[in-house]
Amino acid sequence: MSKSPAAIPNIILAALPAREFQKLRPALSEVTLNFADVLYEFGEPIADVYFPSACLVSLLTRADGHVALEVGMVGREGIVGIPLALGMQRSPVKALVQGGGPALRMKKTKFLAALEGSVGLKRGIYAYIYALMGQISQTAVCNRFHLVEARLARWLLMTRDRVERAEFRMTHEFLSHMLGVRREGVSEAASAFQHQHLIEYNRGKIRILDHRGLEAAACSCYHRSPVDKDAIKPWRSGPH
Amino acid sequence: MSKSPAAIPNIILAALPAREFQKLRPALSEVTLNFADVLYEFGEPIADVYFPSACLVSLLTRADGHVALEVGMVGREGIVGIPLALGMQRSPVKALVQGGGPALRMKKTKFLAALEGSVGLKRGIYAYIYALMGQISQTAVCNRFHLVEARLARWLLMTRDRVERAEFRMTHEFLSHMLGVRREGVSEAASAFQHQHLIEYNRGKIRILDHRGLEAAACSCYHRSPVDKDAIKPWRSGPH
DNA sequence: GCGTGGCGGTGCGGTAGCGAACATACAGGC
DNA sequence: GCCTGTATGTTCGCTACCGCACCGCCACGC
Repeated sequence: MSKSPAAIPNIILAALPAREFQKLRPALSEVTLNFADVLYEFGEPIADVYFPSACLVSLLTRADGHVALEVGMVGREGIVGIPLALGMQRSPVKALVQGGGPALRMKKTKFLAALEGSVGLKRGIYAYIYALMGQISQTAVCNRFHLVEARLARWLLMTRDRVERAEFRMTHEFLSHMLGVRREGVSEAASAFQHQHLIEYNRGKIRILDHRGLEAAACSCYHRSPVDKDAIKPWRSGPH
Repeated sequence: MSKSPAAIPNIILAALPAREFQKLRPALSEVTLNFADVLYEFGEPIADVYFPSACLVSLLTRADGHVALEVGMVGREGIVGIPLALGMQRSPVKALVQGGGPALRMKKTKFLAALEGSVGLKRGIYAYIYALMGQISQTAVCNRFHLVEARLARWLLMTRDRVERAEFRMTHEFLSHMLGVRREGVSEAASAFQHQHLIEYNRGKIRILDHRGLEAAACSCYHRSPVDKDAIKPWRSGPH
């Protein structure tokens, strides 16, 4: 299951100068994250950070009376364990693996040392924190204003972009918690998409059939939370 | 209008060791932020950062078809201009002054230099970024699940805590943009509160009469976005 | 004093999503 | 083959909120 060391699908790591990456390499271990793994619980200490390669981790906030609400999504464009980079020990959110796949793991102490020793890593991670704050804000807007159908389409597309597969495990029930709506609402929206041949699903498996069609059904928020790191440049280097 | 230099109502600055603060002092200028000032526009470069003393700055995200949506609120517990501390040049959000009052301003270049020269400042700001991410997430949950009345109560209380006054300028119209609802919805909720003698208002001025009563009307989110910096300790040092 | 614009009160029909209840159907263990 | 648990389909009344329209009222400028 392990990728060749030469291929570094995680964007933050791939952006490092070769020499800096070589210094980090011994501290990284290749692991496979499995569907439904909980990397951190609400308010619990963070033992390791993860650089996803081709998997998806959801960041969830607690909401009384509800199971949870997804506020962010981390794939190969990011890192899980941001609080450590901000000098904090505990995760304010629950980190749940939604799409299994390979990731690189680093122990907390080694990560803190690596941050001090690698300017490139620090820059990459801070830039990602910036992007993630934007993503969380965008998700807040989306959850407030957009219809369930549009949000579902956005979620499916964002997931696909991060796991880099068109099919993934996901029940309507679970999705309803991510989107903060009822299970029935998800079923109705998903059913509509299936009739339009945009997706197909069955007992906990969903497959995207028509990527373009889904994009048309999604709200504009989708285009504002890209995986591609270059896409955040408009905020950095110009109003395009 | 300017406070005595000895009193540093901004919590991040007040937490600095005296020697570190003295080093920063020359780079800080005392300013008064006025109601409706726009500190940063969406995606625009950041020229200065601000340490609010007793004023309130709203962080707004764009939402097509709507004026804006508030995702965060900065008072004396924080700093406006976080992207600079993350190595980014532009603000992803609009920063709007909701409550006028004193603040300390620092030029971008001096701030970047200060960050390098003051470990305490860096720690304080990163801890604040952590807290702000929590606040944004909490606001996302709140906007999704809670009724307009509860959200209005929360907003009023959070504002009061930050401007440290019971009365402030604010029209229903403006509030509706902050909360992401219609103006009429705000009017109805505010009217209900006025009948209960929790607040009183008139033509763009709102005064809180019964703080406790408002707390009872607010959702639990209020207690999860405190001004008091110590309050974020549960995430840092233990599950209480 | 008079107009004008900003602020807030109120009522209307319409609807997305809620909560609950119930039906169907497939999968996997035994 | 049967049983049980999990996943999904469907319906129903309800309500918070929307979008719209219109009103009265006060403050301020001329």
